[in-house]
Order: sequence, then structure tokens, then C-alpha cells
Amino acid sequence: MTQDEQPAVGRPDRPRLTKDRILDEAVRLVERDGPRALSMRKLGERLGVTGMSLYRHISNREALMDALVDRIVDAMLERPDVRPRDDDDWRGFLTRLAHGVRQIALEQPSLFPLVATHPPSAPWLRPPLRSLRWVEAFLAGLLNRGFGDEGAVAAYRAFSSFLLGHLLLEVSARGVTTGPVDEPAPAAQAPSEVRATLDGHPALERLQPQLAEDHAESEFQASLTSLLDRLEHFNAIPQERAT
Amino acid sequence: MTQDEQPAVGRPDRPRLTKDRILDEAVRLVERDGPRALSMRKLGERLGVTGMSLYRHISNREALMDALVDRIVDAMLERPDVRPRDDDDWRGFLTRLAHGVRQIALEQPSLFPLVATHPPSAPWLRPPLRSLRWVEAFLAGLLNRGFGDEGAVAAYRAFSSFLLGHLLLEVSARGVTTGPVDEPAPAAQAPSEVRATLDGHPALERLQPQLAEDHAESEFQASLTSLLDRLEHFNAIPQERAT
DNA sequence: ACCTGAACACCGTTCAAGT
DNA sequence: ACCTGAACACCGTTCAAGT
Repeated sequence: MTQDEQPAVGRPDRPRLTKDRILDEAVRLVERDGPRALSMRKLGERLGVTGMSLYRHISNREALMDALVDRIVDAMLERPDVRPRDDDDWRGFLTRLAHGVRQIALEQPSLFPLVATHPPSAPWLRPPLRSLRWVEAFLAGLLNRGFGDEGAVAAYRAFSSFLLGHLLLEVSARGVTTGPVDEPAPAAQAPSEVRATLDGHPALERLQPQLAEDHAESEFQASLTSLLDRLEHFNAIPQERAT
Repeated sequence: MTQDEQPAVGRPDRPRLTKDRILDEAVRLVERDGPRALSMRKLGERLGVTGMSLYRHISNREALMDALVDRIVDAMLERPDVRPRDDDDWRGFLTRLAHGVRQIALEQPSLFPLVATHPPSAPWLRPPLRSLRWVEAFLAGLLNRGFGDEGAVAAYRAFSSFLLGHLLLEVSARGVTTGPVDEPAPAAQAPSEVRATLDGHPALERLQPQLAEDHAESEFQASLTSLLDRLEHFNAIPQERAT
């Protein structure tokens, strides 16, 4: 389908510009150089073409960003980490999903902030599971495992907030840039500089070493468990008694 | 202190450029026109000066953004909504803080995303309570109310994730732009357009009306209560038995 | 001491022109 | 049909020059 690239007329050198090729290259560019590096001109150049040529295939930079985020999000669906197993109960389903998304986020530290902060096309599409296909998979996964309608919808909202709050902080703390398109690296402020301004803050000064410790993984797990316990109440209503 | 503006030498027309005045105007500009509108040149113009003049007072745009976010965050500290009362126990303290920050975020929908996503100066400073003064106030507030060291630190982390996950989603769903500096408005996709692509998604099609409902307030409260219940365990250790 | 103009290297985007 | 060059309106930033 998207396989054989036959040179349109008689141009055997480069494989012909296509929305797919543009987006693939855009993903690579952001992965390599961060979101700030993604300009129409630079993207064109990497495709062996001038920036203006892109406008034949994509209406403007904004549409490019939208399509780029969609592509990243839908690519997450194909990852085995997040694919539910038939013998997962609903807790297993959500646990696998949570850790899978976290894994992906940590592997793609410059893509995830984009997914997390780029404005969705509808207000009820909540990052990071922000595509129609994702919402469908999420809802169906819970409905098939005993959840009622309201429970599944409430779970989608709570789960989104949970993922966003934890992963956006963890990924950006790990370095790289958080700002979707602008903003540079955190610049790893010189420790002495922080020390200097720590003076009038006794609690902070005493606890700074503990604050700097990284317990992201275990905190993620603890918070997830707590969330699942809470969702149990939503699930209790429709599911008279299982089996 | 920052009151009387005496015209330096003999220029009675405009009040002399100052880092404070620059930042105040920057806040106003972002509030009015969104983060995208904040350029050095436009900011200068609004101050009756060319963009280049700003470099006398601020080293570059990045430093401007850092200082701008610091100013917004520290201004939050002065708000009565978040100021703890002496008779608040730790749950009251955190509850007031949570609802206060939410209130502020909703009132300043173009400032909050900046606070939430701009890279902090240290990885252990977690948006939105991302200044030294805020962390000090948070930790001291809990330590004074029976928390131990580890409990207070763990609470800071969990509370940050909670606020970020809920408020970033709620504020950006309310409209405006989420992207810190780039990204335009969500454009409120035409309902028919969503409907069209809803076909292959039965669960989504059936639940779309419920997904579009807004229960942000009650969900925020429910999630907060659950968080507080969880923090209770951290607090149990040091606080043998209170009065 | 403080601000400006000109300049440079970048942007996004349009459109007539080339092949 | 597809890409390019020139052009326009914007950027951030530097630096010699003005007052």
C-alpha cells in the first residue's frame, strides 16, 4: 500500500513528497533535536526540498502540528506494552496501560510533552489518550470488564489526569524541554546557585536532599493503586456479581 | 519603595524602563493576547520603546520567560484564597490550597499553562508550586501540622502531580491555548466533523454526550479527598497521638 | 547611562513563475 | 502536477552610533 515508491514521471532521485513522508520526518526531527527545531524550512530541507513545497501537502504549520501529534498518539496504540490481554481484569487492564504509557513517555522524552500539551481538537479528548481510537479502546476495555457507562467515562477522566500529572512532571524532570514548541532545556541550574538562595527557607534547606531524590516509579505505582481503589466504587454499581 | 517614579534627568514623559515595569507589562500582554503574542519587539512597543532596549535590562527572551513565570508564581502567594488559617488542620490547609490554586488557574487561563509547562530551574521544583518560597510555605505548613519530614516531601510531590493533572486539563478544556508559547486556540472543531469520524467507534458514539459533560469541580474535589486519605498514612507515622 | 537604527540570521506564508 | 524564488511581514539578538 504505502510500499513501492515509483518515481512519478522520470525523477528517480528522490521518492516524491507525501504527507506521510513529511510527518515521518517531522517525528524524527523532533525526536532528535526537540520541538523547537521543527520549522517548515528546516523540515523541507531534510526532505531534500524547500520549505515552501510543504504547503502543497499541508495547509500550514498548525495543521502540521495537529497531524504530527495525532500520528504520535496513534502510534502508541500499536505498541505491545499497552495492548490488553484477554485474561486481564479491569485492574490488570488499567495497570498495563498505565505502565505502558509511562514506558513510552520515558522513551520519547521530546515527543511526550507535545502529546501532553498540544491543544486537543475537542475538549473531551484528554491528553495523553487523546484520539478517538484511544478513547474507544479505553472505554471498550472497561465496558468489557464489567464497568457501566458512567463508570467508564469517569475512569477515562480520572485516568487522564493521573497520567498527565505524573508523566509530564517525570519526563520533564528527566531533562529535555517541556514547552511544546518553544522553551529551551532546563539548563541544570548550578547547585551553588540554589544553595545561595536557600537561606531564608529553613524547611527547604533541611529537606532539600530528600526533595532531590527520585522515587518516580514507586510514586507512580502508589498513586495508580490509589486511583484503582477509587475506581472500584464506580465499578461496584453495575456489576451485580461477576461470573 | 517601588512607588514614586522620579524622571531620571529631565524626561518627564515616560517613567523610565525597569525590569519590574517590563515584567508587569509582559504579564498584562500575555493575559490579554495569550503567550504567543509575547515578543521582545511587541513588548517594547507597549512600553513606548523599541524591542532592542529591553536587552539593557534582561539578557534575552529566555531570561524574560523565567522571570515572568517566577513573578506569576510568587504573586499567587499573596492571594488570600491560598493563605492558610491558623486553625486549619493539615487537611484544611491542603484543601484550601488546592481550591485556591484552582481558582487562580481558572481566573488566569493564559497564565496558568505557562506556570504549568515552563521548565523549572531545578528538577525538584514541581509546577505549579514551583518557587522556593512556595515549597517552603508548603513544607512548613505540613510540618507545623504534624507531618514528618518524609511525609511532607512525599505530600509535596503527590500534591503537585494532582494539581498539574487536573488543572492543566481543566484550564485548557475551558478554551484558550495550552502551549506555553506557541500553539493557537483549539478552534472548537465543528461538531459535525467529529460526528463524521465517530463511525467505527460504537462505545464512543454512545457515550459521547456523557464525555462532553463538565464535572470538573466535583471530580477535582473527589480526587483531592482521595489524595488526602492517602496522605493520612504518611502522616500516621510521626504523629503518635495528637492532643 | 540609556536608548535607537541598521544589520544579520532566522521564521511562516503567498504567489507568480518555472519544469 | 509539483516544486522554486522572490517577496512580505514578522522574529531574536548584536553593536556601533546617537543623546
